[in-house]
Amino acid sequence: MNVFRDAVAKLISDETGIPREEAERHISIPPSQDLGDFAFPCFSLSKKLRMAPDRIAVDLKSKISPGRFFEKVEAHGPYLNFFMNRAWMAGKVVDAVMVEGKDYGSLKSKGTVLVEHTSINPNASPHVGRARNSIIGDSIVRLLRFHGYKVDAHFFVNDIGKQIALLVLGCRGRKLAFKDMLSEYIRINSELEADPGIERDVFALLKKLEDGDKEVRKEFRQVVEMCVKGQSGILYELGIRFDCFDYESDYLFSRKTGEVLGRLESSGKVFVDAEGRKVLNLEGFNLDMKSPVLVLTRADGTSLYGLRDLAYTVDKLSKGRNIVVLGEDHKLYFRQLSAALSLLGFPAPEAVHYSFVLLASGKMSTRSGNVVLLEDFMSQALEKAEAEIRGRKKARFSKQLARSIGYGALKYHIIKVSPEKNVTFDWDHALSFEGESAPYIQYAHARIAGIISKAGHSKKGKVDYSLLKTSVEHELVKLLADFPDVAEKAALQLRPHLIANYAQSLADCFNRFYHECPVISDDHDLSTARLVLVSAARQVLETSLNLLGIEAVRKM
RNA sequence: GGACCUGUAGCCUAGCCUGGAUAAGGCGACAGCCUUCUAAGCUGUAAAUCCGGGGUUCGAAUCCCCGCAGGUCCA
Repeated sequence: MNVFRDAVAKLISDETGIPREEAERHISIPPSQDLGDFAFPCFSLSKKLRMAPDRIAVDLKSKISPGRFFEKVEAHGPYLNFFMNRAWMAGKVVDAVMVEGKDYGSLKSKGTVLVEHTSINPNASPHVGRARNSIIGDSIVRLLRFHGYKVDAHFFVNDIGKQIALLVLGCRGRKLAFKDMLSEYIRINSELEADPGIERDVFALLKKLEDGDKEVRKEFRQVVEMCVKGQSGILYELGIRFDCFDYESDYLFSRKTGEVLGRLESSGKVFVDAEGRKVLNLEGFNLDMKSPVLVLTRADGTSLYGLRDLAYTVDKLSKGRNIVVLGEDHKLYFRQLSAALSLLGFPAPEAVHYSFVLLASGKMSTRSGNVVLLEDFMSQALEKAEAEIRGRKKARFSKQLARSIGYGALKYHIIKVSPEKNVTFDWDHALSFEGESAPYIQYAHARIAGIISKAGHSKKGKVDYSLLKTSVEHELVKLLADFPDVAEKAALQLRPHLIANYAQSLADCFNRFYHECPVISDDHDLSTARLVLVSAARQVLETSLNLLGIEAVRKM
């Protein structure tokens, strides 16, 4: 809720008698600031009042007299345009940012949220498509923490599926490290393709595992641990951390899967299909599948992913609010899971789905080796960042600075587009440090930091906001005023790309300001006013970047 | 065959939920701006059948219906 918008809505509501919410809904932003800060289009009133919208606008204008918070109202065709009192607005907004600091825009909510993201199979080095999950998930974690929630980030480790069994089989009798896993994974999969007989060995191995064979369990754990360590190490380097790694096998061995299966069976919806598998009947859930079921076990009695995930999700849900980040390929599966959960008396978690990252050469697939590895993307980004930093005068190279910039660019590239959109990965775009990129935003932040440190920390005395007269200064104020709305919406809709877009426009606005308005000057009062304004902008840029998991650097 | 998502200048995207004034950015192209707070920047120019067709509405990129194309799923 934007207080300024709200004030305008109240005014219109008082004057016309339409409900405040309705007025609020209609209020728009004029295409150019010269036309005002807010507008009320009068079309909707024209039927009720039996008057042309232009006349209504003129009429309303004559009835409304300027007040403390706006300077003038103008009728512009069918629009009633409001011009805010710039000094008053600037004071309100900038003071709020300076007083609240890092918390400016936070809802200061209470509560606990469990976010599960990434949860990739523990097999090999992740590719950039998978990284989309991690980056979106991590940003959601940050966003919710910012708003005051206690958030636990969880990673569900699929340590018991067919793919991992295949990998265990491939690793047998050899000393392999994490870096060897990708080629091993590709090798064993192509071997399987050539000799489908291997599948029998895989299932036999899984059966042994589920029956509790100690040796086999140890064997699995060794491979899984190595992979989880390798994968989480890469994500850790990127600044993506988890609070919990939850192992599928724990749910199996603690008999929780058995418990859930039992509860489902007592609902009378479980039957044994023609292949001898236990299957959950999901008719009546509108699932748009040929046979609406969720397969729970194999014919040999071993569990399938759906059953283990169900046990896991029940466990998660008992801890409170749940969010899970999933690829678009899991959309239907997630609806199946939700249906099964409702049979168990649980609400579905909130799901965030994202589409795949494609390559010009086609789809990414670990199994076929057609991938861009996250690791490679990271090292390319670091290399480029290092080269850029070394070519500059102001910045001194450090590994940390290169990380901030390189990884920032990487994350921003992925998070800035809406999750439902497919993206085609290409190196030139991905490694761009100009335009719509993290370095662009970081650069704006660094410039402000430079100004602040050059000006010294003297922000003494009262600030005369009426000195901020230029159009771009007013724009900057309005953008800062928007931040709480953006941060709220991004959290409510679980859409971090809104923050990315916002940060870009704030940086953009600041850069225009920077070229137009010198902050440090002989005019002490103007200097002070501008200094507070840019300090507020710096704070909001930093907050925005942090919400995306990107560092706000002070020199670059 | 069915379901969901996407289609906006040469290229990448925002806007779509909540309809409103000349459709907003970035890359690329072209023309400019560094003895003044960081040129990873700024200013300007050219560039768009908002996938196509219907409909609803005073008004549609935005809502509804029918197509087309791409992605995903229907063990």
